[in-house]
Amino acid sequence: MAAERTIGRLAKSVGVNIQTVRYYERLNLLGPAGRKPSGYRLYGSDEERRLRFIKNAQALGFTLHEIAELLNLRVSSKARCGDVQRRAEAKLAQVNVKIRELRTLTRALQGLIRSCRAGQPTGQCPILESLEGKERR
Amino acid sequence: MAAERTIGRLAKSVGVNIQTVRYYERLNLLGPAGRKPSGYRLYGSDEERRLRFIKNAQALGFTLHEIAELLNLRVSSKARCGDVQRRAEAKLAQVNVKIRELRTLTRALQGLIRSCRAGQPTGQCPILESLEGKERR
DNA sequence: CTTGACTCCGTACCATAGTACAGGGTGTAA
DNA sequence: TTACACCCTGTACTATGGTACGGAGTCAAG
Repeated sequence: MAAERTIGRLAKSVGVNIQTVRYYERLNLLGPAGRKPSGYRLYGSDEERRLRFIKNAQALGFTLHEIAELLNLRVSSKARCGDVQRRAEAKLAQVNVKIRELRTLTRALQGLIRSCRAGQPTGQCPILESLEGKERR
Repeated sequence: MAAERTIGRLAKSVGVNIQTVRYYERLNLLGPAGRKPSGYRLYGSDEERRLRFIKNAQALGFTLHEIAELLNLRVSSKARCGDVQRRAEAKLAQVNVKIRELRTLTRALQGLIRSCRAGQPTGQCPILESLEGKERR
C-alpha cells in the first residue's frame, strides 16, 4: 500500500549508508517489509519510521543493543510505557555519571595547564611530570 | 641498574594485564629496557614510570595515539612545555564539547520522561513516538 | 538491446583498546 | 628431577558501529 522503495532510496531519505541498513538487518533491528521476485529488499513507511527511530535513539546515547530492547518493548503487548520510562531514566543516570566524570577530567586538565611554565623544555614540563604519577595530588 | 623485573611483575605493580603491556609494545608505546638471554622482557623504573604515564593520560581522556604524541614530545629536544600545554588545552576543549553534547542529551531525555504517561501501553508511549521523529521539537 | 545504475550475498576490513589461546621454552623450589 | 609458575610468539577473538569490495544478477531509459 504505502509506496515501497528499495534499500538505496530508503537509505538516502534517512541519510544513512546502504551497508548500514543491511548491518541493522543483521542485528535484527530492521528488516524489509518484503522482497521483489528478484530478491530486492522493499521498505515501506513503517520501516522508514523504524530507521529514524534507531538514528534518533542513537543520538540520545542509546547503543544499538539498547535500541533493540526499546523496539522489542513496543512489540510486546505486556510492556507499558513505564518500562520505557524506566529505561530512559536509567540512561539519564548513565549520562549524568558520564558528565560528572568529564567534569573531574576538566578540572584536572585545567590544573595541569595552570601549572605549566610554557617556555620550559619538556624535560621539566609539569604536565608530563604529573602524568608520571610521582607526586599526584 | 635499577631492579629490573619481568613483564608479569611490571604488569602487576601498575595494575594492568600482561597482554596489555605487550599490546602497548606493538603500538611502540612501551618497550622493555632489555631482554634476558632466554628472551624474557626486562623492565626498569623508567618503563614503570612510562607505563603509569600511559594509564594516567588515558584517565585524562587521551587516546593511545595522543599519548604516543605526548611521549614523543618529551623525547624531542626541540619540543617545549608550551607544545604540551597546547595539547592539553585542545583536549580540554574536546572534553568541554562532549560535556555540552551530553547536557543537551540530558535535557532531551528529561523532556521525554516528563511527557510519559506511565500507565499507557507502549502503543501510545510518547517517548517511543517522539523517537520516530514524527513531531520532534 | 545495450548501458549504467542499482541490488544481491558473502566476506573482509576500519578504528579502539584490549583479551584469550595454543604450543612451546624457562626458572625455581622442593 | 619433577612440578608448577612464568614467559615467549603468533594468531584469533571480543565489543561497537559501521564501511568496502568482489562478482553476479536486475532494472529502466534511450
